Amino acid sequence: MDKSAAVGRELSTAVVMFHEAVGQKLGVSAGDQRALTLLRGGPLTAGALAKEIGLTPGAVTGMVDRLEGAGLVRREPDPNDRRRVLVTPTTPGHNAHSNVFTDLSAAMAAMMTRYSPAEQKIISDFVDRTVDVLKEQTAKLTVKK
Amino acid sequence: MDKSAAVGRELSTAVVMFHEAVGQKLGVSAGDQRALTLLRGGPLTAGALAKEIGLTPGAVTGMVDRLEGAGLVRREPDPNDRRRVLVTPTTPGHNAHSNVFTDLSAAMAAMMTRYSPAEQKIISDFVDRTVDVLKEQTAKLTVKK
DNA sequence: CATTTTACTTGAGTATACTAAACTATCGAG
DNA sequence: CTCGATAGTTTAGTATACTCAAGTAAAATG
Repeated sequence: MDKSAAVGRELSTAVVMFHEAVGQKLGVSAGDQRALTLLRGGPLTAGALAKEIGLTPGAVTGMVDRLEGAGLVRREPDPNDRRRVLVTPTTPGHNAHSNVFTDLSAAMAAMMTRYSPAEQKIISDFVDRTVDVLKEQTAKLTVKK
Repeated sequence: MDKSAAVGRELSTAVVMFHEAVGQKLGVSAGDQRALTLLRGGPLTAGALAKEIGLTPGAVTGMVDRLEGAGLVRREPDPNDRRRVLVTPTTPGHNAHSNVFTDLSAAMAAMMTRYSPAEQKIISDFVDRTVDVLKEQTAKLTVKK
């Protein structure tokens, strides 16, 4: 049965296309979006960001400049270490990037009302497992380089 | 309830990270991957590819050069019109890009065995609807520019 | 304190992928 | 068969985002 494979490809294509559209709309490159995604977990120092993304510190400075210029993040001093710069996403209310994803979330939530609580539980379980599989496969790719 | 939102973001992040890992592993840029994705539907002429991706013909020539160099596509003459070049993905057996997605599909299929046929039906339905939502949101973004 | 290390920025040089426009080959219409 | 239109390539110029190395400021070490 190859149906699940086809469906999976369709889903991943749709997700990637959505991200591309978001990036184009906001004038933010794919790489910059990756940084935004990481920052959704909370503020990071410029150095931590560099390590996560695999760029040199100099490149990160430029990237944060761009994101700051687009109003998507702020630079804030680290109160505990004045050498550091904390890169923090701007508040959701003023952050177009978050807003786009909020729209998506709303549409998804509306769609989910079609399902009974029991069905929603199955779906949620499935999504969790899918995320695990994707992370696993991603790890396999990055390690085996 | 914001659970579905968080779950959706996690899923989209996981998908995007996977694609990035694939690209890095194969030495193929995100844009080039988009072309590969389009070509999974079958061969396209260079011009059609240009229109789909929104690039100039010259840019597509370079892109196809790269993909051909990586062994992911072939240029073939169109028998009906010798001006045209059909860009065709190489056979799955020799196509590392497809293989990566095959691995993912296999893992997904294995994971799906956890669910009963009835549950699988619900999940499949959900994925279909999710794809629709994503396409809808993508369209909204690209139009409203 | 003086010295070394760490965090980030700056600036010069470079690689990549794009556009625009000229060029070649082929097709289709009159 | 000739002429304009179409498909793709080529070339020159450009924008972008990167690396590497030097520079500045602050913290940690001894």
